[in-house]
Amino acid sequence: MACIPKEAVSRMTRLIGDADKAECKVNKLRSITSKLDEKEIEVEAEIFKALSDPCRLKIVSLLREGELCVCEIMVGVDRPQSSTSHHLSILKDAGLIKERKDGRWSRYRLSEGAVIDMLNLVKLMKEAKV
Amino acid sequence: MACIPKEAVSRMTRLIGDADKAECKVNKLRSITSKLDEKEIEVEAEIFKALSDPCRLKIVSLLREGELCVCEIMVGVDRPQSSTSHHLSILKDAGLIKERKDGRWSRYRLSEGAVIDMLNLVKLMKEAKV
DNA sequence: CATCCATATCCAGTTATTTCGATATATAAG
DNA sequence: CTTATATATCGAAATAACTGGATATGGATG
Repeated sequence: MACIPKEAVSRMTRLIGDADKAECKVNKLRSITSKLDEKEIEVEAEIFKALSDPCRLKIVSLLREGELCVCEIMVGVDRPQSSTSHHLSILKDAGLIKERKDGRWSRYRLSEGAVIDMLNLVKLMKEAKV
Repeated sequence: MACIPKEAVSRMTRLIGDADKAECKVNKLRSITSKLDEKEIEVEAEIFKALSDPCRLKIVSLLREGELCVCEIMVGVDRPQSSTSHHLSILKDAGLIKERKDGRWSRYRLSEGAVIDMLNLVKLMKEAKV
């Protein structure tokens, strides 16, 4: 336990008024998060993190036009080579783009799976339907 | 210019073979990113960043069940109060959740706009359709 | 095999993020 | 108005991420 759950549970009892109902709610809340697959969540977080940088979002926009090699992407995002390469590797590690070696050139394209992954992630939020 | 574009452009000329075609491609690539709204991209990046943390993804899962107050979320994610509160403020700043003050309690829920925003962001990737 | 070149990787400096205890704020209740 | 309580904010330490120059790698070319 990372927090002091006793403290939080007593707050919940005050909030709800009834100790039994509070206990029940505690169990319910914990069952929600304990059912989540920790590994899965980390993969999802990694995908979102890959998209959490302006430069990388620009790269994704560029790749919507089709396959491009690093020197072309450098021009598009106006960044030095090492920086561009670094961002590409983050997108690749997250599975959002694919690399194809072509002689001394590396050509990158959006990965087909990326779209599906993103839609799956967002489906969760859509179902929440506030 | 952040990079040395002359270097990248000469690489592109070698890649493409024809100097005029390379020049044309440079212009095309630059027009793609220059058409992007810098502010808009930062907002998108902020939304993705808000979702790039396992604890915050758990909070989103919890809130799919409906409105919860901080002490309940603490229990759900098993984190101390200050940490939970901090993550909630990041999600709130990104517009993904809404806060409602209720006496000394703060109740949080998923924001309706969040789903739409996420779908818009993902639409871009979907259109890429590799 | 020597050289050139495109890209990846390394490294160091800087900045941002996470974490959690301590404190501040604000509401409620006595 | 004093106390208790729920949450936000602060502060400082630890960790992670970004940046860009320098170097390594590996393919191409002569």
